[in-house]
Amino acid sequence: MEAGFLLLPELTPSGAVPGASRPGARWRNAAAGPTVHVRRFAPGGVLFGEGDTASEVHELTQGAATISRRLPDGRRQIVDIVGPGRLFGFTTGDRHDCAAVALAATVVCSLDRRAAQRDPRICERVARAMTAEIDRLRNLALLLGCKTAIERVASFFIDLTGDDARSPREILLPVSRAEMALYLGLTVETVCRNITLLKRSGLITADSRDAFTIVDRAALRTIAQGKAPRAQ
Amino acid sequence: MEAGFLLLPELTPSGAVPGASRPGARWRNAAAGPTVHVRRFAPGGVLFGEGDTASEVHELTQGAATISRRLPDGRRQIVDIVGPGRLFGFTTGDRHDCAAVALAATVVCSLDRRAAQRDPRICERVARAMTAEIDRLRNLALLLGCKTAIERVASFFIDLTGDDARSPREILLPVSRAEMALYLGLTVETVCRNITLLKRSGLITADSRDAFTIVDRAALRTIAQGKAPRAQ
DNA sequence: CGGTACTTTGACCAAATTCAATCACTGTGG
DNA sequence: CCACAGTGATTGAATTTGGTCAAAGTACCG
Repeated sequence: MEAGFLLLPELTPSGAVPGASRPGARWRNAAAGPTVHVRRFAPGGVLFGEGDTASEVHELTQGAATISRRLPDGRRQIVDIVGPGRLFGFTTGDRHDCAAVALAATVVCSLDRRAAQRDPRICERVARAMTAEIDRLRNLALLLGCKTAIERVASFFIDLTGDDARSPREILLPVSRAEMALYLGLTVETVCRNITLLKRSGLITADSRDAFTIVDRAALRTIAQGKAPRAQ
Repeated sequence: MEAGFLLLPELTPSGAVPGASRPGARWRNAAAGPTVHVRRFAPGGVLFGEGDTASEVHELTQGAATISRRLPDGRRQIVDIVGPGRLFGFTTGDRHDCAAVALAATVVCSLDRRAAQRDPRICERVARAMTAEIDRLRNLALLLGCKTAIERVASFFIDLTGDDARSPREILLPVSRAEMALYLGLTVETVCRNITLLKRSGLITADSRDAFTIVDRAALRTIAQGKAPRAQ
């Protein structure tokens, strides 16, 4: 499958896409015709920065990236963690108000906004991606505005795996503790302490630094939803 | 001007709309044809609740409303405060994941989603409203994740008036202290204390309980953006 | 091995919450 | 017209959660 087809809605319902193309390759979209631009990024690579011109819609096809916004004095909030199959790069004006940074080796497909607007199927997919983003951001606001530290950390684990009956028990964190802290509105130390608490209470086990197993999903969810007694 | 026309993009570029129509009136949109439903709400009235079916796009034409999300144990986060001219009610599925509650006497125009999707001008306006909402939510996440109490309160005043050179100096708060707290992720007491601090340092003056005048906008902005020394 | 970066833990501190009391404004009934 | 109840706002004191600073500990990579 060609990476250039990714922005077509019917080809990426769930997002998992193997293989990739040359850096900077351009592909003709067979059905709709718009030209797609493919780029690769190393970990830490900047997909776009705050203030960059925003003329494209992006799809992340491999890897992961953080979307973050900064205060003038350097404080930063990660507002989204983007995985494969996700559309991103929405902004009001023609400039990005957020920075997107690769967490791992990452492949991004980009399509000119105007071209995207001419294809109704892409338009519809973009609209769905935007409502999903609004939903995620509202959940983040709820987490940042209401939840305690342990609830935030538990939420992170639950959100990362999904919370279906057959969600995987194994988690591989795509981010460092520092980035987790930046997303959860906490400090690295507080994140650490609360991961330790979850381990000590037997809800999760640590298989390695970044790999965990969920032992008691129900209890974890109870904490994440804020129904449990609070503790640091 | 008929309220039923409001969902047409060219008639509400900036949003201020005088006059209104009978409760429950239905109007035929002359240009596009979709049927618009107009409703009125008293202060505290529920425009929609969490879990309600979401089949319409709404425009608030008069008054104001809060959009909030709840945790199972009752904790609540206001994720948006909607004023005249604003579109709202976006959601991923066919159910609202937020509640919308009127802050004052409020008039809402609603249009069926499917009908809206058929009109490209409405589609475009909805798309712009969604990116604007994403932008606001990212700013809220930055506020909730990074800012101190005084910075949050200062941000609230700045955001409410806009921050142009000729923004009004007078503010009439559309919300109680409790709702301000719910939006800013603080308690009522902390909001009070910090309003008092701003008054005492001469950045604002209180004309009445809900009416303030901005005396030193530059200093207020400096605090709001997080460039100033911190204090409770 | 050795060094570097990330993680974890501990002790202490500070900002914000909690709990409690008082104040101010509004509307009601005498 | 005034007393009073009720609601929301404000202030104060004590407490607590999470942050800050500092010191190990651990994994990773040359």
